[in-house]
Amino acid sequence: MAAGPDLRDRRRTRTRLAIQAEALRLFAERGYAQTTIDDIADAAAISPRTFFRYFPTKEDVVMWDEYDPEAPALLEARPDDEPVAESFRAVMREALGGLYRRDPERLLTRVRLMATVPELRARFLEQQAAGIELVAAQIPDADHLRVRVLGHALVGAVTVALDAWRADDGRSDLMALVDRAFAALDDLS
Amino acid sequence: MAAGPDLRDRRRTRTRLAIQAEALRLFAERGYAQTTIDDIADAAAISPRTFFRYFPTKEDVVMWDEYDPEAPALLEARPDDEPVAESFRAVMREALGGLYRRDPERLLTRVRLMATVPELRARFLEQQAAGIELVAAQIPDADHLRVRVLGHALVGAVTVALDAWRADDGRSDLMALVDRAFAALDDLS
Amino acid sequence: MAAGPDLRDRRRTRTRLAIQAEALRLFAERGYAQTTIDDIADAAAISPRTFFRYFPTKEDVVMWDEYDPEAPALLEARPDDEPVAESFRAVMREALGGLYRRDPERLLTRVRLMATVPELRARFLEQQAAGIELVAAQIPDADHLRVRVLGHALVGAVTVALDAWRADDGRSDLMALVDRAFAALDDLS
Amino acid sequence: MAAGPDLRDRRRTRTRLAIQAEALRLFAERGYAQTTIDDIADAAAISPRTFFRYFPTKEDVVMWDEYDPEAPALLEARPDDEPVAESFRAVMREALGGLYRRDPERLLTRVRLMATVPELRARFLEQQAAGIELVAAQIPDADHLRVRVLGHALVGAVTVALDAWRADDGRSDLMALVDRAFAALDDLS
DNA sequence: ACGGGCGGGACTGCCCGTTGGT
DNA sequence: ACCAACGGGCAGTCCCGCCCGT
Repeated sequence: MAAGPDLRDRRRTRTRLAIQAEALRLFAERGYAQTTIDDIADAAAISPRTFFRYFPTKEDVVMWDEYDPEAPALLEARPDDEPVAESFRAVMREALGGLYRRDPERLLTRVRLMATVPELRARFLEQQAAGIELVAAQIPDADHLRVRVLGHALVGAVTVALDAWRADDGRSDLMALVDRAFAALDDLS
Repeated sequence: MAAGPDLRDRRRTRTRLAIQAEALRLFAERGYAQTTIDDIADAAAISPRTFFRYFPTKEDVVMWDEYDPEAPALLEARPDDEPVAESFRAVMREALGGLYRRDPERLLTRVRLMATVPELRARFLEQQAAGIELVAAQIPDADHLRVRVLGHALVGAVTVALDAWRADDGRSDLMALVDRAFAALDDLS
Repeated sequence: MAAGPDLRDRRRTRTRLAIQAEALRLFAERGYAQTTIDDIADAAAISPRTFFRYFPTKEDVVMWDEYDPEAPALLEARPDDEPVAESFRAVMREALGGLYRRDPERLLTRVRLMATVPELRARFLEQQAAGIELVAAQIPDADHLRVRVLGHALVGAVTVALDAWRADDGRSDLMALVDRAFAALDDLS
Repeated sequence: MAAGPDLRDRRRTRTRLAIQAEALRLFAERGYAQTTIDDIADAAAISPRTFFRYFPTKEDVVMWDEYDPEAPALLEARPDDEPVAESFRAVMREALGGLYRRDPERLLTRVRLMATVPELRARFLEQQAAGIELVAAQIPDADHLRVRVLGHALVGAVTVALDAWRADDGRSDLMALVDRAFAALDDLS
């Protein structure tokens, strides 16, 4: 077929976004647990079977965002001589900032769900932890223990910032909160 | 009444321990996903329905330990003038140390499961985060953001220590690893 | 014990009324299916097990009313030479009228539930049918088929009246509706 | 596509019939309550999960018959100038007659269950009532109260006839009983 | 790539029987 | 006798996997 792989991917992304939009709407309206996959499929005019082709689980429809897979690339783009902690902070600011600027409402809805629904909160933290491993793996012959402790502290700061933003119903500036949280890390002792 | 609430509670705890023992055995033998609730119920000689009276979900049979509810009491027992971070470290050392000394094998099995099975890993992290909130709530008029960032960093350290211990198949000394992780935090900057 | 059977019965009736009151309140607030027996027991400050001592099933808490067992007595009290249909209408007017005057709100709530929740609607109709059998059994050497057809027509009329009353949110006069429904039966052909 | 919707429907109907046959056999052998869904699924060589795809509840396996959805069509087919009561009687005779001729044994088993098992009796009456509403809805600008009273009387007559037929163990002629019951209605006054 | 059919496992709610305590 | 807690059994729902046909 003529359609290149990029084009196909783009199409898939569009569909995913459409499904996610319907799902988030329903979740906000009547709650996560009260919304079944069938409901979502109906709203998105697809078959339940197809839902699972785009999202492996119900949870993933909340977790997923379209810039997720770009994080590793962002990390590689940082100068080699930058301290690890610095690269890390920069990447997180970029990724989060992108989502924030593009559609703060959607981000807030997702963050709300991740804060409220236990399974989603759990998945969120798990994803954060996975990010740490990803980074730790890229730093050869380092004190693994040290790098990971650092990583946890950093993603922990982001988590705290997101929670504060959500508790405020998204009225405050997310990026400012992130910066304040990072700063708190510096004078931890 | 003759059967005080303590007595009843103790009985329930014994039953819970018995069910957990069978479940952990089966999980180790054939894997978490490959073991059904019915299998566990059979092995523990109870009805599947009764399983859910003791553990709300299949995950909880791994998460639960009998000293879980004691953590808040431990925290209260610390001297008032001790710095938060210090109390925190002490409590975690005590709680973990208790489980470690009492039954290192069981702890290792549980940690292994929590590291391997995604849903359990997620639950583990979620539980850690809940602990932070619990602590943060006990510290009035503080910079909430700061306290939470600190909390995340501390439990992150414990997580890293447990991971290292497990990666080593429990051969190294868990408490030493915890101390090293805490130390790494101190010269984070 | 000194307490005569009447006294005990009275006590049981009071308890039943108290439980029913809490249950109806909860049903109205959050719906029948969304209210569990445990919820009702909590609200009524009894154990779930005790609930079942007073009401055999969850449905019965809606079905029951305190004058239920008096219907046969009312029927016996009618003059012997009165036509069956006439006795029947009189008894139904008396029984319904009693409930209506004593607590129209409660009656409306119950009727609403019986109209809305399929299982309750079914139970309601079943109860009606049981009434017919009760009557039919009291009329010896009659054409059973005829008596029963008559009975169904009569209770059908009451059902229709109750439905109309409920559809009107209890604003119209129930007894007038009952009379209109009975009248409709007379010129059925 | 090759498999038209009709074809699929037909297939589903065949499966439903097969499941129902096994279920009715088991119910007759050992009783309704004593037969579990698992028993039925085993007998029909399907999974319990699949049972619920064909029948929403255990009760429905008794209630359902393959000509159920055709009733509205039958009603529409009656001449417009026919009196309501007459159309009604004709449709009921047709529908019941069809089931009766096609498989009187099955009908008898079902009727027996509906008469004996309270939940099924209740469902039966509920279904009758739903039929009335369906008819009442088709008759515009009529005295709704009147139409419904009439409807109840008519379906009541059918109920009585079915009961008599069953009490007789299906030896008498069902259609004759139905006619007698309808006749009883005519000289009700 | 989409849809449908089917299976399986987790989990919940109703309801009942039993035991043990007042 | 009354009642509370405990345990068991079954119906029913939802998520999610697999296979097949288009």
